[in-house]
Amino acid sequence: MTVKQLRAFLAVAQTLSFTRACDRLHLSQPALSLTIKGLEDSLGGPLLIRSTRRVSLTPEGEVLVPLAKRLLADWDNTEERLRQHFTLELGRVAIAAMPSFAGNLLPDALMAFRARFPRINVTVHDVINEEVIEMVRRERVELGIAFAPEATDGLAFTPLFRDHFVAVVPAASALANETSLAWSALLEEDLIALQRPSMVRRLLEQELAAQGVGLSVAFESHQLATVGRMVASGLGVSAVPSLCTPQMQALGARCLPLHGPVIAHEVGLLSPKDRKLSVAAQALAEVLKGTVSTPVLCSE
Amino acid sequence: MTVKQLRAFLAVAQTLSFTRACDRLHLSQPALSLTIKGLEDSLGGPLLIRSTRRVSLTPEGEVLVPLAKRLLADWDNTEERLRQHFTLELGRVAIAAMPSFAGNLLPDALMAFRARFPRINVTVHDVINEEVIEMVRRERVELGIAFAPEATDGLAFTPLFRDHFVAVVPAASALANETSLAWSALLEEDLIALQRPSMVRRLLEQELAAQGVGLSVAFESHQLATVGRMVASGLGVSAVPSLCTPQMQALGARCLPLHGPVIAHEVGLLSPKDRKLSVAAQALAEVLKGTVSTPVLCSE
DNA sequence: CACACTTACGATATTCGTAAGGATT
DNA sequence: AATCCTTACGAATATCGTAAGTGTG
Repeated sequence: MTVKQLRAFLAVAQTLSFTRACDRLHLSQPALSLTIKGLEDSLGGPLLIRSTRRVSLTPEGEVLVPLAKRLLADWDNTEERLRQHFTLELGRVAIAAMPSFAGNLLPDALMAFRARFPRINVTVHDVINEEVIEMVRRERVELGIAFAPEATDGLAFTPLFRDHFVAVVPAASALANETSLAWSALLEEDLIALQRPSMVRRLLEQELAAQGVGLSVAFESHQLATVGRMVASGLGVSAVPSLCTPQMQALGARCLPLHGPVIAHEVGLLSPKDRKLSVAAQALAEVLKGTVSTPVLCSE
Repeated sequence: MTVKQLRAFLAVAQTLSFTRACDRLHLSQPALSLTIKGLEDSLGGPLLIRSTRRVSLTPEGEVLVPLAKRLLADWDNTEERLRQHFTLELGRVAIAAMPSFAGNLLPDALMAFRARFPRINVTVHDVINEEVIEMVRRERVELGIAFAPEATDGLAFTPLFRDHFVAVVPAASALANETSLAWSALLEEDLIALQRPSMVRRLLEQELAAQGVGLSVAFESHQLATVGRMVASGLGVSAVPSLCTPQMQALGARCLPLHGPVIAHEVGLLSPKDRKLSVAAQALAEVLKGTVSTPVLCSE
């Protein structure tokens, strides 16, 4: 039994005429006749009664009609859905992004993506940097957005931009009036930092240690938002990746470029190296590359 | 998208190898390769990733796998079910039979039918003779069992046997000792008959009137069983089609052959003339012809 | 006799399998 | 070097459309 045969049968059953069914099927009468015969042979008995003048259904044919309808509807529906996955009319992407990115640059990118592909569902996992890498590696998500990982075994990393640490100071502070700040000046203040498991914290410590500078942290939190509020309320200062600037300023803190040692890291897209991305994920990656191309509003 | 293509895809997706899928599909590698390519072209994108050493699925391929499974399962299931309708492994027949037949000869016939075709559902409509004809004409049932109808417009009648009226007398009566009875002797007793809408009553009156004999009915009922009980309890005698003999005797009455005017009518199968019977109905008709061939246990 | 489906048949397309090619482990 | 998929090509098969045939109203 083939799709063509079933479609032919249904056309005849619905029009009760080979001739009329031919128009619908774009087929000649003899071809249709043979097609129906083939179906009947494959099923083991007659489905239609041809009385030269009128076509009618055998009881078995009557049984088949509703079954054939359902089967073909399912068939066409599935075919169409699959096709939509390739034409980006429909789909689903799961991504993971580190909180600093998910909370600052990602929303605009998703807005742009949704404008172009309104029926593609995007699931965002807002998890810490290490877990982003882990989720990509385990193929829980198709794409990850994180700092460049040290070990790239089985992972492909595409840089989006180079992120610099910026100073975060209270708006009311005297420092807020400067146009830029030296690391040495910043570190004289009470420092508020993210807690240990954080990648941002690790990068900060590593880089400063390499410069021979020790960190003395006055306050800690594991949430970026909390750090921002702490700074805003005058508790101290902080240093965060520049991509957090919008969030920090929204919380009432001021961000300033830092000079002295340049502490910067690549932020980019992670994907499994061997695995192919879905069309939808590819499109999302493209949109991310586009919207995130020059996001840094603090100078070097 | 064709059935063959989908089957091929699923085989590759499940074995993750073209070579192994070939065995299952009884197809050469190149042919399979082309088939998959055809499917991918028709859907608009790649479903499988061939890395010469290992085959894996694209995300779109992953989406298709469960859909394809369902689609093919439905497909095969439908095909098998339809085929079973032709091989009599599965099916449904609706028939209508007049009460005298439904209650006496039909059960044994259905027993024989069920023994041969255990999975064919038979729906019996136990209705009066006229309604049997009506149900066949309106195609509410595929087969009817009734007396030969006068108007056979659009109906095909196949005789099963010729039924004679037999006398029904109380077992306790003196008549019960006779081996046969004359109509004239029977009609001297109080007569119990079916009520007017009944075909049995009509046949009786018509035939006797043709012989110049008038009927004087003492008691009436519209149920054969009641007539039987009335006779059994000594209220009077009756005359019923011979096919009711088993029922009458079960109710405690005695049946005797009648001589004098022979009152007989054809009992047979009714079916729509133009309409084709289902394979199941044909089989049932055959079984009925077989089991009912010589049912008359009262002589002529 | 006209309409509607079937059968016959030659032409065209598809599909298949064998053989050769290419890439990866 | 061996394995596995793809491409190439000739052969077999299937399908199609035109033309002729058949039966019914």
